[in-house]
Amino acid sequence: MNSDTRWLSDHEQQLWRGLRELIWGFESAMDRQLQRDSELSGVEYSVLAALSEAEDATMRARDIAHALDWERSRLSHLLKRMEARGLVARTECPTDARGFNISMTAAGRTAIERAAPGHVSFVRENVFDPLTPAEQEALLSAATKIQNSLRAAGWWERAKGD
Amino acid sequence: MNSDTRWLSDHEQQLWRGLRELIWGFESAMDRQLQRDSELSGVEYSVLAALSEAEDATMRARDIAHALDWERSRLSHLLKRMEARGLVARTECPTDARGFNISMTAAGRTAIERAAPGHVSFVRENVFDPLTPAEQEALLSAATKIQNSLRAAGWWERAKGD
DNA sequence: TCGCTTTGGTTGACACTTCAACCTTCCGTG
DNA sequence: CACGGAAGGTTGAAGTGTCAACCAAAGCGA
Repeated sequence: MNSDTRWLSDHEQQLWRGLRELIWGFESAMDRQLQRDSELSGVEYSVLAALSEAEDATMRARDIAHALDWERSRLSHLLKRMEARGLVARTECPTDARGFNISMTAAGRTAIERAAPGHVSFVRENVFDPLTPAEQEALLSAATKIQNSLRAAGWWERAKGD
Repeated sequence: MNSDTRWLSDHEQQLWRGLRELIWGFESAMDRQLQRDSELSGVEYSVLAALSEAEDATMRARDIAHALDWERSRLSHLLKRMEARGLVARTECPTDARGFNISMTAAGRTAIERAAPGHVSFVRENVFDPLTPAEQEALLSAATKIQNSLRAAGWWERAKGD
């Protein structure tokens, strides 16, 4: 933080650049694929994917938010749009009058079932196929270590509100 | 794409999940750090960093856009805001009447010089320190291969309009 | 030089995320 | 029970990104 900052060497800059490009580019590439091959955005896909793994395709809103590590308001806005498009339905929660149960509609299931094959192929072709099993392990290991470091330093969690 | 999709195995899902979390979480962690330790957002930092490496701290707008791989309009909007905040200045381009030269102001330089040490420390502590040199190489190699695959499949470039 | 295409850049509408404020309900404690 | 805080969710405003339309200048071939 002070004047004796250890700047990055050329070689380190190269790694940093590669990683940054991947991080910035991968998500938008994925979004492009989804948007082209289906009528779902990446975030909508995430929500439907979470729902599809749940009992009865139904989840409490807060559990979705927690599973995706999202802010409550972000989810709330998105659910409103998705409800308007008929992808999910909202019912009151019998055990907690504050909460809501969000469930996937038939249209929602149709949409994700149509999107899933292309999405999975995208991931397989661009993450698994280009890497050997050993490289895959190395990638997972590195990603995990970086994430752990961020967690330990307190950078992973949001400031405070949610 | 068709019915014989090769779905992901449990183990593959684990890798995919880890990678996704890193991709989604890293950028926001970085933004949090910048926002906390400086008065710059991540994108503003990128622009100033690009400028600071240029001759005279001045670049054509299109060159910035190209260096960051951004859309023209995104850059245009951001520059308008940054100009309003006094971080950059805009002058007409002598050799091309359509273009503009964007240069970093004194305030812009102050801002990035204040932000840089913390940012570099963040990268060093969370990317380099947690990984052995071999792991760093493996990460770069994997990132490069994934990126190449995306490029080859045409997912890297934006649709058409820039 | 004329006309056509490309390039550089801006703009406005719309989509999405964040932030702070707010309301209601739940829960623990005195 | 009462009350004070925590949890679940919504809302509106502001910030940021995308998309398509647009304009002016540049480049280029006939």
